[in-house]
Amino acid sequence: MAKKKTSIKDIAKALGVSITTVSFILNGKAKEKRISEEMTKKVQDYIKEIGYKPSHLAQSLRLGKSKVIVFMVEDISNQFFASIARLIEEKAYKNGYKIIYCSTDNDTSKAIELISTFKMRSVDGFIITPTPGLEPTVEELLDENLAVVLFDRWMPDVECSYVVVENKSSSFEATRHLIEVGCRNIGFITLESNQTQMIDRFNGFEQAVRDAEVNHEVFKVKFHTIAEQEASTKILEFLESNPELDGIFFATNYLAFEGLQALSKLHKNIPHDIKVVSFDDHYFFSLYNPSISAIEQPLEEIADRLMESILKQLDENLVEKPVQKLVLNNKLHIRESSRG
Amino acid sequence: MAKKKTSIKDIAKALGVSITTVSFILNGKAKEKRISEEMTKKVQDYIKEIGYKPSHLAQSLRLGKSKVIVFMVEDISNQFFASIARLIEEKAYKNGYKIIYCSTDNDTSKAIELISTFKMRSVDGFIITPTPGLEPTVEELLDENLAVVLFDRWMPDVECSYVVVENKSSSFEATRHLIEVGCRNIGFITLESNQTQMIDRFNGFEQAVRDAEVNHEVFKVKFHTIAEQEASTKILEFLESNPELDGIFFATNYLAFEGLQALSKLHKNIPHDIKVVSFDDHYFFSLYNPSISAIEQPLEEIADRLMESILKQLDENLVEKPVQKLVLNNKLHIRESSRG
DNA sequence: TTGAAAGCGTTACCAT
DNA sequence: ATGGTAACGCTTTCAA
Repeated sequence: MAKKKTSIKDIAKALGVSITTVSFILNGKAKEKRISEEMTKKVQDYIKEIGYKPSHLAQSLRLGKSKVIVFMVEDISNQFFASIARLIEEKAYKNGYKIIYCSTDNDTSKAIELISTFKMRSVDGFIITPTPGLEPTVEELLDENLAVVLFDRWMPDVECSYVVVENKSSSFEATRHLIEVGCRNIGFITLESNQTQMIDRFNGFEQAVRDAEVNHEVFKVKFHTIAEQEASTKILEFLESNPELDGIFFATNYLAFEGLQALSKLHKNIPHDIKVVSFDDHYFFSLYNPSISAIEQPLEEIADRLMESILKQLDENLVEKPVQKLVLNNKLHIRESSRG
Repeated sequence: MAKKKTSIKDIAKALGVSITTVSFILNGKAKEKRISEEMTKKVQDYIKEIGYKPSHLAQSLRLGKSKVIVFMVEDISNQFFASIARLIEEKAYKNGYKIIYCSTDNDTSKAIELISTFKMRSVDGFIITPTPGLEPTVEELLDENLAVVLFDRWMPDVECSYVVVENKSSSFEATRHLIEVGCRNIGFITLESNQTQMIDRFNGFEQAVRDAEVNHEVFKVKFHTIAEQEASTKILEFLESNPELDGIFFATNYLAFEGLQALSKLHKNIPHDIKVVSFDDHYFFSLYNPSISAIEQPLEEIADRLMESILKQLDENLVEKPVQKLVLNNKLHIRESSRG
């Protein structure tokens, strides 16, 4: 039925005033432009009466900014990313921004394509978990003066804002913990990845085992979604063929889920036979029996800083876009799975 | 540096042709408009050379459609919604649509406000898990000829497309299952909610216990996020004060998580002391020890049908927007938690 | 204190 | 076969 999109023009006509006047009032510039009280009131009342909403599209076109931020992650269904999504949504909407999400599956060509299609939508900013090799594309974004902030991992060679966590020292701490509770043959299960977050987690682990001169075994699986069974099988095989392991450090929580399943199949008793710690805490780790020790990333703070950084870059008053590089601290939760 | 936003006008000027010509070629109407091969090629080459991308904003303004679909759910960080998000994203992007998400927290005024701000962005469609009392707002959307499809729950009084699951019969089946494995005092833990999905789940449960003349106890907790501790405490109290229960049916998976924690605190042995089934399967249910029986919703099919319905409504060739009402089947997974 | 008009980047009708 | 131009809905400068 109602196909009528009332525009500012209709309002002007209906009230017998000019478009300009309406626009000024709409934008709260009535005072500034010294428009009479009665005029202001008349227009405002009418606007409220017919429930007029200005077209954001037209505004965007005119002003060159769309008030849209892209949230580009590895996989939006991953609990970590979904949680961040929820938190940044809150702050974005509060500041008049909307969020478009997309998942890259850590596939660079997909990421490049996505970014390209977003550019033609004139989005204002990007929050990105970069895929390997995305450097040139991010630099391009920066050159075009768009707001961008990376998270979870960063790019050593690109001068771009980021919010990451202390991967290395947390890994070190967790590994030390395993050693302290008596582990002497520690396995590290991680992803085949050259990205900063994984490298750092590995380095932290390695330094701890090296320092303590403890045996260790590293196992890398290909990037995969939790739905794919292949990785689970591989982990099972690894665990099976390394029966001497008395401690395991999982580099991500879904690797831990897969590993726990494998350990259960092998009838390993946690923590008696083998102790377990995982990177990236999860609701289920406290629920699991035994509860699983894990390194918790400060989700809320990550989200806060991410939006803070983006909003600061989007702030028109600031001439120079500030490059903020933040490394946040994690918290190791020691639970039953690694009790001595 | 590069602040130049090349427009169609620049291209026309650079090539010494008219804007119209460029536009036609851009839109693949070269043939139709009988533009010469060489002209077409010249323009296309130039476009490729400078890497020109048309402004989607301007196109949207002109064409009155933004190619954006809103995905409005209760909480995007909830695994169920996050998974659907991932699946619809795939299909949306493939069809040239982007997805903006937002969470309502099941708060109607928040939902109304969100919808209102989206309207001024001229989004094309809405995929919504409606909050209670959202009927008038949804009807308004429909009146304005926007594409909308509800999911997870629906509105009996509104003639709107939806994709939901068979809540009642699945609940019935799961409850029957508990009875068959010997439960005679069954608890039903659900949310205080008048929405269709919860009502149906309750009805299925009730019919099963009534039919079999089995004792039962219903407990309702307020809507909450999993982070809030209050509900957990309440569930613990309920379980504690009803020691005779030998079976529990949780109406959602996060209620089950909270309940499992409570049962663990009470040192109840599952399935020996009490058997457990939950609505809405979760990766963690198979991982838990004992594994938890659960009703799995067909996520992929839900997502497929949702997009199918939206895209059909968005199809310009179809004059009448078809109203599709779909009820999909679930699958009960019987696991250790309810073995006889 | 208010209004006219240019312009944001497109599309598509109507000319030529 | 190609080009001119109005219109989409808005903001903002300049003029009155």
